[in-house]
Amino acid sequence: MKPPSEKPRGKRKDQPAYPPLAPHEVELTDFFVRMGAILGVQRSVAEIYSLLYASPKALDFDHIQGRLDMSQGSVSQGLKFLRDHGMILSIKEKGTKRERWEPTPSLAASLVNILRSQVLPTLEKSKPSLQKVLDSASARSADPEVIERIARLQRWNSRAVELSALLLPPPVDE
Amino acid sequence: MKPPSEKPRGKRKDQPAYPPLAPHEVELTDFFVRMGAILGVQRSVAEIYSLLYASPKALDFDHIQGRLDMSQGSVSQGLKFLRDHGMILSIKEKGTKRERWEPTPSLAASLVNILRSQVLPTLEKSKPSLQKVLDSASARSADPEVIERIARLQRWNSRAVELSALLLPPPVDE
DNA sequence: CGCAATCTTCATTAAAAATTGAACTTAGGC
DNA sequence: GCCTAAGTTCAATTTTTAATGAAGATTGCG
Repeated sequence: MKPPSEKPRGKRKDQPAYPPLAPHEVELTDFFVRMGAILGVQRSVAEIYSLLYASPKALDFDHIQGRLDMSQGSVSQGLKFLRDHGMILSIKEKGTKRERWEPTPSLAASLVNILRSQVLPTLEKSKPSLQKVLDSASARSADPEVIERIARLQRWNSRAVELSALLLPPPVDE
Repeated sequence: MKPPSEKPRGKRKDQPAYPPLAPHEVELTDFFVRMGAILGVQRSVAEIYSLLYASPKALDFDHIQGRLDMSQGSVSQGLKFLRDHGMILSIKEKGTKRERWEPTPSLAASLVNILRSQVLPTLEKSKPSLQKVLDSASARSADPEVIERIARLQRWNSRAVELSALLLPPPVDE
């Protein structure tokens, strides 16, 4: 009964009306959202990436905000995440203040960046903890089977760190 | 100032008092919780697994509940998850009603099980969606670059499904 | 069978995570 | 150098996810 009077998110003045997502765009967004969930990437970030991915030309801040009907804060944070992980590039035409964004050519490289930032720190942080646990177990003369389990865990962790560092070399920029 | 009067979780009658986790147990739990977070496994599940992992003998329901000071519901659901993913085994001594639990020997196999159950379904579900998006793009004569991007996504997805199915073959049990 | 003891289910509650929006900072044009 | 458009930050709010616990189902033993 109520007319679908959507309340648009806080816009800047003089902003054009942006159309809502078309069905095929929604479907692609769902895909990116699902994949993002596996990687621990939040919905709004996946939505922004999807929009840029399906767009033939680079889009600016207001365009993204308008089409996704999303707050300024979320757009800003989302673009920051995507930038920080090398997933989007800024197209800066001279004579214009606004930045415009497009996905980086290599999605594979982008995924690697996300994995590195999420997984590697965790693995590395675990190294000293496991060492401590193992030392403590030895000191207490814990059950040999338990000691062996923890030692195995530690070897695993070390190898995972090495392997990840190999597979996910840090970027050379900066 | 307040005395540390812990309220123990709803226990069964006649339950012994279980001691809280020792520092080394807490440290190991933190490790499993962090690793679990990467894989999307909830805290309570990681806690239970950690406790079993560091225990020289199999533990029963009440023991787990008592030492972790956790609700019956969480213990039940946690054990279900661990069982369903082949991460723990039941030691059933005859002449006793209670089941007792210990970790399965292969943590590697357990991890594979988790990955299969979390990642593969998502990849598979995406196949038809991507096909639809691609068809739609072709039908609309969308920008060639965009069509190429989506086609690439689809090839990726297909290969990921094949690869995962290969690396993560379904278990033969049941 | 029947009756506990043991475990499961699921609606409710609590905790954690993501999003919003308004105040604030920064950067360019004039 | 000011002024304004553009973007950022973060406390407050909303949404999502996990944990609780009481009622219900199951199981095995007498």
